[in-house]
Amino acid sequence: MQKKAPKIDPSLVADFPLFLDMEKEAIADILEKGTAKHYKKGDHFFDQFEPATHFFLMLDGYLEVSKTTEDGSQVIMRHFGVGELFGVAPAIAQKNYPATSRALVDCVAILWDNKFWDSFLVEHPRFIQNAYKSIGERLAQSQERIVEMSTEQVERRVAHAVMRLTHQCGVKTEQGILIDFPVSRQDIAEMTGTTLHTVSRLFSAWSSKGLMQVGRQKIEVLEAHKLALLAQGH
Amino acid sequence: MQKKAPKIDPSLVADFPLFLDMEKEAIADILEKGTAKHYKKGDHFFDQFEPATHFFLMLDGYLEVSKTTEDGSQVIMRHFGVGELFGVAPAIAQKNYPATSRALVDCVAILWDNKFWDSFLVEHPRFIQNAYKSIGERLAQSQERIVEMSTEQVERRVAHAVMRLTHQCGVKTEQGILIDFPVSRQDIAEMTGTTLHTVSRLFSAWSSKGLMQVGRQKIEVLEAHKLALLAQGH
DNA sequence: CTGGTTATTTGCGTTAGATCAAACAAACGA
DNA sequence: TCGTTTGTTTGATCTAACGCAAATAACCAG
Repeated sequence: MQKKAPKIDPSLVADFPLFLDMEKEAIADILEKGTAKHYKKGDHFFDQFEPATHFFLMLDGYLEVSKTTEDGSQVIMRHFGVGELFGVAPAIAQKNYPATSRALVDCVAILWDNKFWDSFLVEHPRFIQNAYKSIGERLAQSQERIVEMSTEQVERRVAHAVMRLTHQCGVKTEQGILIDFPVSRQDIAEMTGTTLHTVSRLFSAWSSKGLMQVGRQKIEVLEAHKLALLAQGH
Repeated sequence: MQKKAPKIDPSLVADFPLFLDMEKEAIADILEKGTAKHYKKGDHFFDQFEPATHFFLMLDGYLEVSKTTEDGSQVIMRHFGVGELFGVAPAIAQKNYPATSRALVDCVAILWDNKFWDSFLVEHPRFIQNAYKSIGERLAQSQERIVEMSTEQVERRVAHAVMRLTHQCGVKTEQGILIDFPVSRQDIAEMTGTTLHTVSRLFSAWSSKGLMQVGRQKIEVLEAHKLALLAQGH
């Protein structure tokens, strides 16, 4: 399922916001204490309710974090890409992982035993500070999403979700911006609290307006600014 | 609008989870660096978008934190009561307050200049650790609410909201549990992403079933158990 | 006490979006 | 290559909940 990857060169990660304003030696020390691993597409980094033992940094690839309810419906909480810290249970004193995280493509991640959180707090406070900054942004984004779910109707929510995907996980092509991993209509539905049918209808409408180009598990945004207008409710 | 309150006795706050496992002297030191203030019902502790200058601890009373959208709709994010830290922008490296907080009754709160966050980090790491634990719980609750908004229909969401209020802000009476501050149907609507009309209809139905007793800006839950079943979808 | 303001209730028509159903299309494995 | 699986589209209902409207009820200020 996973195999050890070679030692990570600090210079490869030094420009991550997570390592902002840190010395190369400090970065090297942090990296040495973690373990780099490969994950195949579909592998789980961790599962909901499982005791939290490690925290992770994505070096290559994309993952989704999702929660499953008692009655079996899934909600995709967010996506993570290169340079992002995830599974940070110790940062917020959580004993168990609150969600499941799954590799969307083949990935490389570095993981640390939880105990290093507290030791980094002392030895590399700047690292912890940078980490909390990104955790804070996530909290703010969660609250934004609550507002969105409470006040906006489906079309705007879906437009927002697609826009977020293009920003976080998009790659430029000749024609527009392509989401860098397979996304189904069902996935979009689970990100926005609607059904795959409604998403499909919206995508059909949008692509016939030339706003985007869709395929099987493929989304390519052609006119991002028009999508942004939709997301703002026009 | 606000006036200084007398010095706070450490023993009054020593049993707050925030001060768990801390020495009396340490608590006294922290308290000394803050300023206690009275807030009248309706006063704002801080406003959305305003530069964040202080963080707060509620000593007496209740407040609500809400966000307003561009098109003017309000969403109540959460309520805080005695012993809870709020407005913790520096903890998560936020320059501005992401929401507005308003006193629901006359309150007493202690506030600290942001700069003390970093100094407490060094001088009283246990305090900061306790604080992050509660921030982590809030993040988890936010995510739970996203799941709720994505998958549950209105009746369950409203039942959940009322239950949360009884747990966080309820006082026992002879007949049941009373929410300890004025709550309108509109408020419940803003907590659940629905309209005051729908809330009113639900409350009518529930109180005619003897589940609760409602009045003008008053909610008293009589059969919490049955409400919990509704919240779980029965 | 009285008039005005604010909160609540309830009925009724409308609709966004879910649900149900069926056909279609792309990928995949044997 | 063909059959199966998985994802997508689109049409046809159906309904939860909204929006509107109007009546009532509680509170407040002068």
